[in-house]
Amino acid sequence: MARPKQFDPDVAVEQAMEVFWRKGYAATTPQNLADAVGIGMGSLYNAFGSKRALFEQALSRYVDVRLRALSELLEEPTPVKERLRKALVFMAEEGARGCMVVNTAGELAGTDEEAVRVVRRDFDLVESVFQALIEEGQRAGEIAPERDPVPLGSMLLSIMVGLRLLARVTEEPGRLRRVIDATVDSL
Amino acid sequence: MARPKQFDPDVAVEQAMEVFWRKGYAATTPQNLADAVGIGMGSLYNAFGSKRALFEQALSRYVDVRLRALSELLEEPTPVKERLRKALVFMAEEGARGCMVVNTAGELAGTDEEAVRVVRRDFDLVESVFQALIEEGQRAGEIAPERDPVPLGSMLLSIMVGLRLLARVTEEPGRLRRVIDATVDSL
DNA sequence: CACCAATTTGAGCTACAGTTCAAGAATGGT
DNA sequence: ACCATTCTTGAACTGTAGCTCAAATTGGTG
Repeated sequence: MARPKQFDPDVAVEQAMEVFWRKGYAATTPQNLADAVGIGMGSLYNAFGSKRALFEQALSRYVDVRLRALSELLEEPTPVKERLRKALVFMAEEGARGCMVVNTAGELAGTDEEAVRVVRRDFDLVESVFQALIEEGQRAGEIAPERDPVPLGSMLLSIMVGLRLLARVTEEPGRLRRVIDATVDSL
Repeated sequence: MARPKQFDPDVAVEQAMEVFWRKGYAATTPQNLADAVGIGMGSLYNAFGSKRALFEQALSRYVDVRLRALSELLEEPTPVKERLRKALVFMAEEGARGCMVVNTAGELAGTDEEAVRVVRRDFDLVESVFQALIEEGQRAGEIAPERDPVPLGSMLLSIMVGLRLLARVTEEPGRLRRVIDATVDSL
C-alpha cells in the first residue's frame, strides 16, 4: 500500500561494495555510490541512512562471500598442499584492488573500531580454517606431525594478509609466486 | 639579513611523521600538524608547501629511520635465527600504531602513485635484506642449504608485512608471538 | 477510481578541510 | 637607526563531502 522500491537493496550493497573495494572508504563520495547503484542520493540515504552504515553492510557482505569462497576451495578432495596453493593464488589474484578486509584494516584501524571488529572476526576465522587444514595434512601424512598446527595457522594467516597487501603494491608478479612457492615448501 | 625560522624543519618533519603514523593521511588535518609542530599553519605552509608534500617527507624519513634500525638489528654477531626473531619482534612491537609504510600502502594504494613508489622501494629493500640473511644462515650451517633463498626472502617479506598489519588489529598478543615462532621454526 | 503511504529526485544546507594572504615581528647588513 | 628580507599568525576564502528536505511520483487498497 505504497510505492515499491525501484532497486534491490541487496544488489545495491553489492554495487556499493565494488566502489568501496576499489577506492577505499574516504575516497568514496555519496555521489559515487548513488551513481554506481543508479539511483538518486536521497533514495540511497532513505535506504541505508549514512555512508558509514552502507559501508558496514558492504564490508560484511564482502567477508561473507569471501569466506564462503575460501571454504569451498579448501574442501576439495585434493592434496592439502595443493588446496593451500590454490587458496593463496586465489588471494593474490585480485591484483591492484587487493582485499577489501586488508584495505579496511590499513585505512580504518585507529579511527573506526566497529570496522576493525569485522576485520578481526574475519582474521580469526581464517586463522582457524588454516589450522584445521594443517591438522588434516598431518593426518594425511603430508605435513610433519611434530609441527604445532596452531602457530602454523597463525603464520599462514600472516602470509595471507601480507600477500594481499603486496598484491596491491607489487609490480613484478614473480614476487607473489615466490611467496606462494616458499610457503607451500615450508610445510 | 632576515628573520630566522623559529623551528627546526627536520624536527617538524619528525613530529608530523608521528601524527601521520598514528592517524593516517586522510584523517590528519593541517591544524593537527601545526599543533603537533607548535607553530601556526601559515608557517607550516610556508615551509612545506602542502600537506601532501609534508607527508612525502615524513614517509621518506620513516623509511630511512626504519631501514637503518632493521639493518643494525640484522648485523649483530649472533645466530641468524636469533637475529631474525629479534627483527620480527621489533616489527610487531609498534602495536596499534602499526607500521607507517604498511598503513600507507593500505590507505593510499590506488590513489597516490608517488606514495606507492616509496612503499615499493622499501619492500624491495627489505626483501633483499632478508634474502642476504638467509644466505648467511646457509653459510653458517643454520639453514638447510638446499632451500632457495630468493623465494624464502619473499616469504619473509610477506610475513613481515602481514605481521605489521596484524599488529594494528589483533587484540590477543599471543597471535603475533605464534607467527614469529612458526616463522623461525620454518627455516 | 481516488486516496494514502512510501519512494524518488536533485537542489541546497552545513560544516569543515586545505590553502592563502595581509598585517605585523624579528633579524642582519649598511 | 633604518631598511630589506624572511618569518609568523590566524582570520578568511574556496571547494566539496555528507546529508536533508519539499515537492513530485507511484501503485496497492478500500
